[in-house]
Amino acid sequence: MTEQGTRTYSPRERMVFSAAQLIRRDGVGATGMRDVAAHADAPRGSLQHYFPGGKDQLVGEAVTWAGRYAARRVTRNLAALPAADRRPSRLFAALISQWTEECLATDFAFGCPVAAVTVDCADAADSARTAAAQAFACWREPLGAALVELGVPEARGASLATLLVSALEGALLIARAERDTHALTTVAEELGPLLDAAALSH
Amino acid sequence: MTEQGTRTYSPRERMVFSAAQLIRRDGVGATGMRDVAAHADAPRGSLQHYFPGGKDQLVGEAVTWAGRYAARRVTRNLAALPAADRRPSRLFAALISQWTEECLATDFAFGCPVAAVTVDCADAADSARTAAAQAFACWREPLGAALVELGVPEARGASLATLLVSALEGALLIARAERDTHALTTVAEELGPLLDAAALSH
DNA sequence: CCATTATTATGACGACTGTCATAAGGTGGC
DNA sequence: GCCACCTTATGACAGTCGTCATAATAATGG
Repeated sequence: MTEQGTRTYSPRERMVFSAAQLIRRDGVGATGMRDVAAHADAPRGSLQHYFPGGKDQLVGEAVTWAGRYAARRVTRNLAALPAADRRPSRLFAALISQWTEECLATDFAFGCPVAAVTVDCADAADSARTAAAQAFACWREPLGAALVELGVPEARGASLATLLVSALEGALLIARAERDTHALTTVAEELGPLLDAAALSH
Repeated sequence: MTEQGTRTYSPRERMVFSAAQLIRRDGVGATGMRDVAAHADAPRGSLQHYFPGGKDQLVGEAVTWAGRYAARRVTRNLAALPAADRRPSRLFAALISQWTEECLATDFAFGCPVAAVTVDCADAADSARTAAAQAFACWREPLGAALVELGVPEARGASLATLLVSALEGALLIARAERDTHALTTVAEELGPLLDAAALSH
């Protein structure tokens, strides 16, 4: 979630990006509009110009962006899967390991922005929460499709995708609290056989 | 998390209890000290008296209380398991269904306080986060023991407990965002066979 | 060159927040 | 009575928040 292409981003894009970064680190409530502008090197006056809907709109766009980012991550990891490892367990392990590395690299400072918005729903009565729901859906859908492509029967693709997102999200939470990645690796190891068994019974 | 015994609780206990309630509904940042006192029908002046450590201390005690509550819930569900259903899948299903009912009863307003504290770590540099870590441990430990008692080999008890807490926590997150309990039921259904299979290979 | 629009700058507003200082009740022991 | 102690009451402090009003500047198209 740190790498971005070489092209320059507009201040508006940078603010959405920065909002997602700050939200997943500090939570929604603790992330101020002024902080977002400063982190994005964007003028403070642009906030009310690009986001007339206020903080709700900014948070909503940030979480939507995060959902699309997570979806891209799934398809990218699927495409990068070695031909010898085209099993669902390998895909999940790759996803988990990517989050694990991120945890270690940032000293467990970063969580998932979608989770942060879901938990910190004090503001934005509905708009932010529905955006979080769509982000989860946007994340789960390509994951289910990837599982099916790896041999999981179509009927179980969506269910297993829900399970994987749940386990990943929960393990990320535990890992952050304990400052230890063992929950992430444990989840990957325990769920791997289940996934491959589901794929074998084509 | 709503039922409490008949005995009267001291203002201090009520404030810890109320803090946990408000935190899991609104998040840490959005829960004000004044709100806690009002919700607990406790005098505002008692806050600085009982919690000289300030908000950090109150949040820490609230999440510790929540962890112990979750642990109690595990042992209680294990004890209440019908003799015919002494399988790990049944225990997990019972836990999931309890959270599901809570979601529906509160219109998805309540999440898990431990998750809220973990995500909203802006305040309380370490004390709150370590309290959250201990709460997770306090929750996972009796769950692992219960799995072992239901036939899971001792070596896998802890791992499976970590998986179950992760999946439950993540599914709770998704359910809250989507205002739909399908993630919870899906997780229970998908994980049930895995658990019973692990128990059969005594 | 002008007019129109898009963007940025700046300061202020009211409403919160956690925390503290200070002092007042309340209760039981002597 | 009086003292000590636990508890509560109350107001104020400095800070931050999201939002808005207003104006200056930059860019754009005629």
